[in-house]
Amino acid sequence: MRIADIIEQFILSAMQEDNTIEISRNSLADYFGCAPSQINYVLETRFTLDRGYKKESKRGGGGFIKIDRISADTSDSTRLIIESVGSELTFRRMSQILDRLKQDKIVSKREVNLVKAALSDDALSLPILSTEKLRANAFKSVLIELISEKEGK
Amino acid sequence: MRIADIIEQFILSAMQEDNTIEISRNSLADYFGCAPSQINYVLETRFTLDRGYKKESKRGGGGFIKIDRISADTSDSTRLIIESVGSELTFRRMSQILDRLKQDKIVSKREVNLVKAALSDDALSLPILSTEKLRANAFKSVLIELISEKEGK
DNA sequence: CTATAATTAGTCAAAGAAAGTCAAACTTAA
DNA sequence: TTAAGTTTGACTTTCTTTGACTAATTATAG
Repeated sequence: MRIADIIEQFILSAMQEDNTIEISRNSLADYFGCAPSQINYVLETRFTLDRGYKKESKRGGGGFIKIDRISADTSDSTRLIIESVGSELTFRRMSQILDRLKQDKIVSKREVNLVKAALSDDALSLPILSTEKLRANAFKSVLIELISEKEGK
Repeated sequence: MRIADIIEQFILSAMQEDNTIEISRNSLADYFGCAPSQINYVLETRFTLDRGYKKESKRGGGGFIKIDRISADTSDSTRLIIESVGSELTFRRMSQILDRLKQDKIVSKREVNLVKAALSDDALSLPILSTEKLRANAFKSVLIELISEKEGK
């Protein structure tokens, strides 16, 4: 049996209760007698966005890795939409999905506008060389939207 | 638990009343049994302009460190933030800015979480070849966040 | 008054404590 | 017999803690 699968199972059962877990990468690697980077491998291949996991981490003293997930038994429309998005998404199609979520009162008008601002063609314009540049661009788009909202367009 | 975080919490709760506090660096370091420069570290990393804090200090007998919280509540201050963002932005810094906007009631907690989800490192993970792929990834992150919100995380 | 001592806070670099990256080596399944 | 998936370890980056040294301000002795 692969160590990667064993670690995956361990994490899964540990977060079964409340869909969240905070681990220490080194301790976990130590516990399973593997390289610390093995933990990263498990996280990258098993606990992905596509599978409904959110990750967060911090280095240095008191560092950690935190994993959150949407509960496995959630079977509402939003979950279906994730699957339907696939690997590519035009702004037009995203807008349609957002508008529907708005109609269903799952998000507010303001929230729709913020997400549209963050993920517009302009905000995500490529080619961009780094994640930080991309984020700076997209975030400014969000801030401008906030000003617009406030000033009533 | 990090001593830096403990000191941060201490200061935060002490200045909760009227958004200001005056401390003695040495007394505080003494109280927490740490190096005085640890106080500077907390100030430099936690009480930054991005987070809405202004600092002032004086050395010598009767010296002090004064911290003031300044609120961002006009469109103008949002414009200033846009300028300060520059051409690159880490997730950590964006989170600080968003947390501040939240404190000043410019955005809701939900809106903060949606934008963080849309522009997280995972969401914008490069190398990605097209805007559509990028958007698909980022939007899934938003949808997962929506489900989490619904589940009352 | 002035020089010196005492009393603060500031700076910076080194050491320590985590997690992240990446490519080479190894395994396994098709 | 490859191609994809897995494992490992050397190296990097980030965050925290500490302490020696510096700078500014006030208090005091002469």
